[in-house]
Amino acid sequence: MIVNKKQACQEALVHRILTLDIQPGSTLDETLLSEEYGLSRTPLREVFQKLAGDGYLMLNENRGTKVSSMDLTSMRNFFQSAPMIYAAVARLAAENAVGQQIEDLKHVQSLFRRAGEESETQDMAMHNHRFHRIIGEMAGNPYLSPSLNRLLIDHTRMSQMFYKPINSKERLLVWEACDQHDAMIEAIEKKDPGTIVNLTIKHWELSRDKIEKFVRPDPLDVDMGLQQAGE
Amino acid sequence: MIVNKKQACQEALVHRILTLDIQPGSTLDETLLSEEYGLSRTPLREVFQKLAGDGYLMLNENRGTKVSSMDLTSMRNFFQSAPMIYAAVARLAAENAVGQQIEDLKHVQSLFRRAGEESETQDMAMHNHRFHRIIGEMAGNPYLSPSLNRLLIDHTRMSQMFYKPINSKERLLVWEACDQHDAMIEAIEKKDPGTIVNLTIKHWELSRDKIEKFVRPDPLDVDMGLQQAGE
DNA sequence: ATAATACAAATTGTATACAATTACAATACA
DNA sequence: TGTATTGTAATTGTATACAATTTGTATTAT
Repeated sequence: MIVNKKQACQEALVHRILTLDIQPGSTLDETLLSEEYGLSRTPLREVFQKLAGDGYLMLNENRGTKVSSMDLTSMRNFFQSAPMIYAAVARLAAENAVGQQIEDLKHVQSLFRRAGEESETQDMAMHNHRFHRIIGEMAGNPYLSPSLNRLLIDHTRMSQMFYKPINSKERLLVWEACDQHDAMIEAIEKKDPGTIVNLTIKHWELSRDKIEKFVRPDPLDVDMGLQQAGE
Repeated sequence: MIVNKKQACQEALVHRILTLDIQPGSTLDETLLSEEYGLSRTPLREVFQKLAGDGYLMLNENRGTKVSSMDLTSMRNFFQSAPMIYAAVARLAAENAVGQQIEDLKHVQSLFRRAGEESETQDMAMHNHRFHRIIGEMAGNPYLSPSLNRLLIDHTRMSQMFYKPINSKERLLVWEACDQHDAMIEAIEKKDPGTIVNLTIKHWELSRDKIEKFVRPDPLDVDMGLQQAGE
């Protein structure tokens, strides 16, 4: 079996970045990684350039390569542009999707559902990522896809955080998201742009609320610390 | 004076691509260009990777790098997504622009107007390109800017074609576009998102009509070829 | 004459040595 | 004690030699 070491390295890095195995903002060591993936520095640097172009990494002249950070500004920009891009891409996907792509989407969705059933949160996030990238491919618009893909990078990295602790209440939300995926597939098959845009907005709002809930959880009872003293 | 050869090479290539000096779809010769810009192939290839990431070039494994093509599909996708992205970016620009950026924008606009007065069509296209990129920078949304910048690449390349032959009727359209730029600057200074979105749509429609007119010119008189024979 | 094959040339990809730059630590100085 | 300064180590950038792949051409067989 012939494998392309360079491509394997690239995919491995993408996976490690999306799963937060390599944290946002952390520096990548050329020498270390080139040894780890059995490449010399030249092709590894080309991988870096490619991943930087896709928005995974940031190259800083003479001072190394960092994983794209996720600070407050990024989050604000993310929430500002995600719904518009997601909706636009979904509409185009419904208009332009071809058979093979729909098959791929169904397959990834089945993997996503299974990961949900088995509470494999990391797999869930990755299959979800792939699901939405396929929708991007269906849209087939090279002017929009770079924006979509950048949004998905950060969306997936965020979801790694909030998928983790699943209580029974939150578990219901997972099934809801999963069912939305199914409905989206159906709308794409029927080439129904109106429906998929609505579904996409709902899907976005579900995810957004989940993120918001994670960032701003229910506050602790203000009396908590006072009970003993006050009682 | 210290110059960064690599960066100079990159900027030169961008300029040559945007001005159609290197045509869409044409292949780039690594050896030739590395000699031309006094670099070895390694850093030149890194420039290629960067420009490919920005949408100027396409890298094909083991079969060279080509300038991004502009075929019928690209055009369709372009017209489909440009208004949405332009409008969204303009709105964010009005909301987020800072003083220095507004100064830069005014300066580029003065260069654009002068180029128009002197009918330097190539300069016009390039200053116009810079004008709209600055608006992209003002928006400061890293999720949208890659889409905007890709649109601008192809928009500028198209405008190289249709700016060229300026008759007195078309000249008026140039002044109209120029005045729209001024109005846009004003709206940005006033932080007036509503106005700039409207202006941007109008500006887009003007440009779109111009492209359409170029692609589908007034047809020749159908009797032209028959006059002699029929008379 | 056409198609298939083999060989040569050109092009692209990778490894490695070397140069340039930055980061860090030790020392000198205020 | 705190701040410059210098030298050294580590990291990043570039050139070049070499390997792999593709492209073009000539030769052979059908």
